[in-house]
Amino acid sequence: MDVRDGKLTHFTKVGRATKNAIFALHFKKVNMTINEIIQSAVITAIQELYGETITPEQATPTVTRKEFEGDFTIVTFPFTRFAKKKPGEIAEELGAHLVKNVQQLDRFNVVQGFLNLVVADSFWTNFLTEIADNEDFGKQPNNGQKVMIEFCSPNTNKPLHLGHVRNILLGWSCSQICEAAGYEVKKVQVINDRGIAICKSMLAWQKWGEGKTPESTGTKSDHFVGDYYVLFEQKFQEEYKVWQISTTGQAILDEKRKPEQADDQFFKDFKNTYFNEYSPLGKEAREMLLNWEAGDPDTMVLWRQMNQWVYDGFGATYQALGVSFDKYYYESDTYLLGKDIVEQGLASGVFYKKEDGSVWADLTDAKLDQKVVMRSDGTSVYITQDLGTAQMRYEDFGTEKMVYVVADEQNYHFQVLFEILKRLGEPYAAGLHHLSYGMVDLPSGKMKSREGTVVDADDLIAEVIEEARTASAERGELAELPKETQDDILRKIGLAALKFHIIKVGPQKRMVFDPKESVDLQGQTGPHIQYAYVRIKSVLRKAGEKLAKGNRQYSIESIELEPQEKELIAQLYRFPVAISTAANNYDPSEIANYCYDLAKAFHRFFTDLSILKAETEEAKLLRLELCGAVANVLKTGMGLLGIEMPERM
RNA sequence: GGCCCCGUAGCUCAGUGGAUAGAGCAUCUGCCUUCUAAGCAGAGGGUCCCUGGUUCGAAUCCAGGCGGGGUCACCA
Repeated sequence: MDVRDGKLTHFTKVGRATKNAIFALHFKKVNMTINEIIQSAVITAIQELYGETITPEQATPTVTRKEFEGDFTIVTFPFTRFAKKKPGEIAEELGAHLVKNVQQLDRFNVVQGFLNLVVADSFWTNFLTEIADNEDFGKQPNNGQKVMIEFCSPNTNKPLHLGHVRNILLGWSCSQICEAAGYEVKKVQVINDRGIAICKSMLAWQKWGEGKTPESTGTKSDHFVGDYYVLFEQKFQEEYKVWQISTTGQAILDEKRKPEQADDQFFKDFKNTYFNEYSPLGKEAREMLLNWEAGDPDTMVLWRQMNQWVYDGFGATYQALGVSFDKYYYESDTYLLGKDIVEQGLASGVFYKKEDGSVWADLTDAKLDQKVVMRSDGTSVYITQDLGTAQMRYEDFGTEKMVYVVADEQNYHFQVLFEILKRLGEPYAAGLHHLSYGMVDLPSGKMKSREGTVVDADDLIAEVIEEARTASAERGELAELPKETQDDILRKIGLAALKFHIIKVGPQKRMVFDPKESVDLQGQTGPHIQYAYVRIKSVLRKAGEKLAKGNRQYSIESIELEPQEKELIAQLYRFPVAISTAANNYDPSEIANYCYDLAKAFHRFFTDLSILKAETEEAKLLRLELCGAVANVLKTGMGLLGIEMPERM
């Protein structure tokens, strides 16, 4: 029997003979979860007891709160309507019926209208033996569907920062989660490698670079390019300041300043206009863009060189973060796409043309606005390109689902994009999803590149690893290991701290990133979870391989579980559900919270009960098997978040 | 102003129709001659933004406010 799909098969194992014939009536399949077994039994029981047919939803068991005895709880208040009895009475009758008819249920108790059901220990131990040696427990088999996930998608004029890190971690863990849920995943990004921004870096390097290179200056190559972008901004600001006090500048000020506007505020607002209409540097940059669009050979050489430096630098950061992509889409290739879609849309009446030649989509009946999809001069806008790339990607991969990991400032854009694709009748339109996430703030406020308050990705990674090094040195646990092994462990710990700190927050929420907290190693953190794994590995090493694997001598039917053991097993049982939920909602924080809960349950178990010196040999074997299963799930679960587990720490 | 997102302990966050709302950090108290104390146990700390509504039952759903953020370009 294959348990990889997360549905368990205890029927066949423990024998489904006499008591539960009712299941055969309602469910043909044998691999139901305990939740489903209880659910169907409740439906049957209510039918038999009160002659009422209830929905599966009304019969859904919830996890019993820990202050009461029991594993699952049925709320009987909704049944009073037809049962004509008090909730407590219904619970008693229902409980008796369920325990009589469901073999996996051992006993029940009633508190108010809450029916608490106790699942037999043998159910849990059976489950444990089924999954103990399955390192892939929780992962589901291929479901034949494909999903494409777009994430990161940087500009090529400056290095990656904290905002990209959140995006990358979300996108990467979503990819891993979808894969675990049975999808074939294609990870892609679209790189904004063209436009005025990269021209600024190019121009600055050409004018003031003196032929320097990343190699000659010993600078990481994407930072090298970013430095010239900053240099351009500096030179431009100097030029602008001089202009502001010039005769021309003052004349413009007098002419255009609104009465309520202060002088410096006016010049701040006027900056873009100055760049486009007055600035000599701006003129040069725009000329460079025109040269690029014309395919001027010298400009192309420079452009390729600058971008290559950036890609080399990005590559190093991706590697440090442990992420990779299946395909890169470059805007220099795609920025002209979408015109054929516009033609199609015009023909089918989804779009209409205004007198000036511009093409529009009227989405007002979908509570969206009118949206231009082609300028009057026939050139594409941002959304035209997205229309084109969506189609291109579908042709490339045939993915039923496409997920865009993009910050929430673009919510409206994606609403419009998806609505248009729907109206165009694209076959993949129903599978489009914008994984929108909140911006990352610092305790000091918003990140602003112009004010130099941006947290650089490479700096951040280096910092968390250094912090792990300091903390480790105090503990001294790693001192005797080879330096290479130590470095590997410290890298895993530091990155776990950083990644978990970001992923544990639900995507939708704007988050405050405190660098001090991101390097915390205690409490609700990545290293806390790694530590549970390390403790297990240490015990298993001491127990020896023979005891750790196979060789289970204990009798499943007779063993009595301690509460800490049962809690751990029940937690393991929820893992497949956590993966499905995370995949369906595109929400990695679901997995992060699951892993933390499991690690917490393990630490409690580890503190309260002795493994190697258990009271009986049977208990020892069961606990070792439990340890192994917890280690597998922690490793798989954290792996879904892109977090590696060390063997020692 | 229209639309969208967020509002839960001092701070960072879980919880989205069920029982007395939970973790971590910070503060305080215990627990290492016993499997790694990056751990465990306990204490204090709450107007779940406000007001109304639906429901046997609301932090959760609905309406209206308040506060914060985003967005409303022939920019990307």
